Amino acid sequence: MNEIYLANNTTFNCPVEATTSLIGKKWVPSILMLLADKPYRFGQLQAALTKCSKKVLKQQLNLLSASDLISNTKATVANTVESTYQLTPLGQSLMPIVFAMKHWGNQHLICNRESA
Amino acid sequence: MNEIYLANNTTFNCPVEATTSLIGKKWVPSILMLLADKPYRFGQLQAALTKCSKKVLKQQLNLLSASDLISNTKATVANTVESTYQLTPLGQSLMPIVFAMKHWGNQHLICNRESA
DNA sequence: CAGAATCCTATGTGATACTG
DNA sequence: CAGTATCACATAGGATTCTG
Repeated sequence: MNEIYLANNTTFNCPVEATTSLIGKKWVPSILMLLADKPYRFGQLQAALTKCSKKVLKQQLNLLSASDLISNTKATVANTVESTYQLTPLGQSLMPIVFAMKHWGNQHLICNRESA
Repeated sequence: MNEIYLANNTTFNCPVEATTSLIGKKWVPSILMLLADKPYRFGQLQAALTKCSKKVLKQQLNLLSASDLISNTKATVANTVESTYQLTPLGQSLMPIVFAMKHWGNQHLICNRESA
């Protein structure tokens, strides 16, 4: 049987489990959704994900980078650092699945409290 | 903006996050894979998932039941209980995504230590 | 602006033993 | 056979503070 080793040195027997270990992180879907549209700077991501702390945001960006789903370029402009994140081709290859999950969630999981 | 309320009384703003909260549990993908093939009894699931404790197995089966992804029927045969689990239509509607995740994981995440 | 370091809490997961 | 109960542990996530 094949084992799957991820960049973060975790091991899985089940490919679905390995995939969810990436997508399953709390803010990763939202991050991917944003980056699917266009590259974002760190601060822009933070602004978009107001309830996500810098630590966790950076943590999950690191995971995505280590897994080669996103790439990161830094530049120094006017004495400040600009850190830009964007999807890699591998990250883009995952987006159809993320969108399928979004669609399924919207179709099947929404229940409005008023109508309940 | 829509909020998503799951059967386990958790709330999400992001449908992908809500979906992964179901698929993302450690043994859920494996359970779904098994049930996609045919109904299983509790003991059969346990035998197939040797490294999953009864407690966690039951816990995740409960989550799937509460979310209406699987159904459970019990029967008493020869003084013992037979508890059978099977996919609901809703659970089946999720399988294409699970298989897509499996496929993506196999395509992109496998790295064999020998070749590394 | 981006990020690293520290501390704290909630949750998920697991081992074991017990019950109807 | 199919659970439940209890204890213990690892990890994820968050709040706050500090740095180049």
